[in-house]
Amino acid sequence: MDKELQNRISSACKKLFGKDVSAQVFRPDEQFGDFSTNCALKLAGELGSNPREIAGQIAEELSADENFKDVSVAGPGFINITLQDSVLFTSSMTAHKLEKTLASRSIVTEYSDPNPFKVLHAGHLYTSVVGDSISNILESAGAKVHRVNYGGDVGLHVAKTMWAILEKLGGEKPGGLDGIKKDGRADWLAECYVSGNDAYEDNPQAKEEMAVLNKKIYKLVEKKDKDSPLGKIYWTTRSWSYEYFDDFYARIGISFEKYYPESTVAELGLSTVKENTPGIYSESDGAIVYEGEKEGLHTRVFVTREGLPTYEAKEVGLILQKQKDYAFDKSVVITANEISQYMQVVLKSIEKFAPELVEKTAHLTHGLVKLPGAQKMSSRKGNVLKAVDIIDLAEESSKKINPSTTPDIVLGAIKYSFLKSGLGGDVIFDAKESVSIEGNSGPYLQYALVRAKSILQKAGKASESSADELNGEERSLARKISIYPEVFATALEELSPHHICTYLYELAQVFNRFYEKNRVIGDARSDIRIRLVGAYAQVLGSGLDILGITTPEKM
RNA sequence: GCACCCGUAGUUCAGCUGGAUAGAACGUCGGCUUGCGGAGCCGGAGGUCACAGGUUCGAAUCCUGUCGGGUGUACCA
Repeated sequence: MDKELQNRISSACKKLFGKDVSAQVFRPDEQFGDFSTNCALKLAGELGSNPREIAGQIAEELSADENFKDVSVAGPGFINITLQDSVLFTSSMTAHKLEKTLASRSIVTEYSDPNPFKVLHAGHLYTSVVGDSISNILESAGAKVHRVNYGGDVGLHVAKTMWAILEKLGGEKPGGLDGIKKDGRADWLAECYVSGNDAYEDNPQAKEEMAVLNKKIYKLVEKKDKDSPLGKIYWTTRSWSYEYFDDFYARIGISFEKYYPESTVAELGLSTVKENTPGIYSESDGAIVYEGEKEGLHTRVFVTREGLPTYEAKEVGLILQKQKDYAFDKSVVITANEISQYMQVVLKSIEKFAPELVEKTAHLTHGLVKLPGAQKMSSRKGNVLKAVDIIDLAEESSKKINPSTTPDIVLGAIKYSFLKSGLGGDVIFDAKESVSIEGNSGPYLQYALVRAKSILQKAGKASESSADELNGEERSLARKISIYPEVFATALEELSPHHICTYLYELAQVFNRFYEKNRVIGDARSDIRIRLVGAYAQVLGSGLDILGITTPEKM
């Protein structure tokens, strides 16, 4: 509706003043009307005349439109437009049907990215939730979304862990793995990583052994060696990691189409970089680097002196592999902030031989998850805030309020608290606040939906009568519902679920004001009101779906 | 040092492609109350939008500088 209006206003300006003006149409405070435009202010600047006078002429031209109840000039020269109640009511009835602006487009989203052999920490939970919601947004716009997950199954961290595993097994003795029970495997690997890392830092001999081991692991992965003792240990423990990931994702209700273990893209990355050396990449000190410093970026190593691909080269391989697999129109990658400048170097280098891929790639970054008043954590020291810690904390807090708490409610609380702020900065996870049933929380919105559905069930079916006039609260509700497609469009453009959170909460507030004063069942206006409640429930349900929040039948 | 991100009520955050009196939530103070699901509604107090300049009819929003915080800065990811 906003686009139509924009054209309508532009043509009015053209007709009256013969100028093409970029009329900005926006949603003003409700007291001013349904839409506002500053086109008169823009025109006044160009024409050098009084903005209010120009606004008056445009307003008169617009007021001939039968869809408008009122068109008036306000303030320095804004034109405020109020729609007919019937128009507003009609548009609110279809607000939940989102336009498929990305129909048939192929989009790859990559997020979560945990490393096998390491523990899932709070940040993985956070990016999983955010990535899932962004994927849902794209899907709701009609795109074919491929959700993928990337992680380091080879690399120094694996060598550190493997070194410690070998210590514990007393050498390359795969039989020792049988003694580790299924539900303790993930923790056992995490412990190995920590002790391996300690040895790496404190013990020069261990460090050398790990360098050797690192190369051995690359080789055994390349050859898919599953039979040698070391190969058995590697593939067995690696599969433990992936099982652990799968279990966790299932628990939080998200899923991926594919894992890209680093080893599967390392070769492609390595060969691509080598093919372009010299040229795009260059040799320096025995390593292959990209000289980003010449372009205001950092110079980064892509292939080490040992001939192994670093994160950067693997990332090159990953982007190419995604294109091969999915022929994507757009690729969205979501990672922590610290990756941001590395990625810039990677993309800058790819720009030199495949600029179209870089153009289609969006890299979104986010901050750290922290508890209120918590100090800094480090995965290397093992004192991380784990993903399960967040779930446990939320569950514990939720049970204090409601002993019959369900996983839906706990997850709804966590997801909403992660999604309600924009991406970028650090996130403070306040368990108590997240599960609160009052205020801007997931459970509040879940309850709002359960309640609306319950009202509808009790009310029965409403006849299809239209509404010529609405009272104050009915109108406010219809107005708020009808804005949903515009909010969705913003969330899609910016890939920001938090716009939907803010909107849904405001919507629920508007509904509660309406419901406080207007009887729905058994009133003379019940047909209209039931339909409004229905439209409200559909929009609320649609929004929560996009956030990845499921709602229980009863609360 | 250089690069990138950030600084808005006591707290956690919206608002930032310039627009009308800077909004919520939590906390705090007061009011509604046998309700169609009150997990609600109404109201009060609480702000030098880090600071200083600049651009503009108009700046929390754009530009420059300063201060403060975070991250990165060659063979980890």
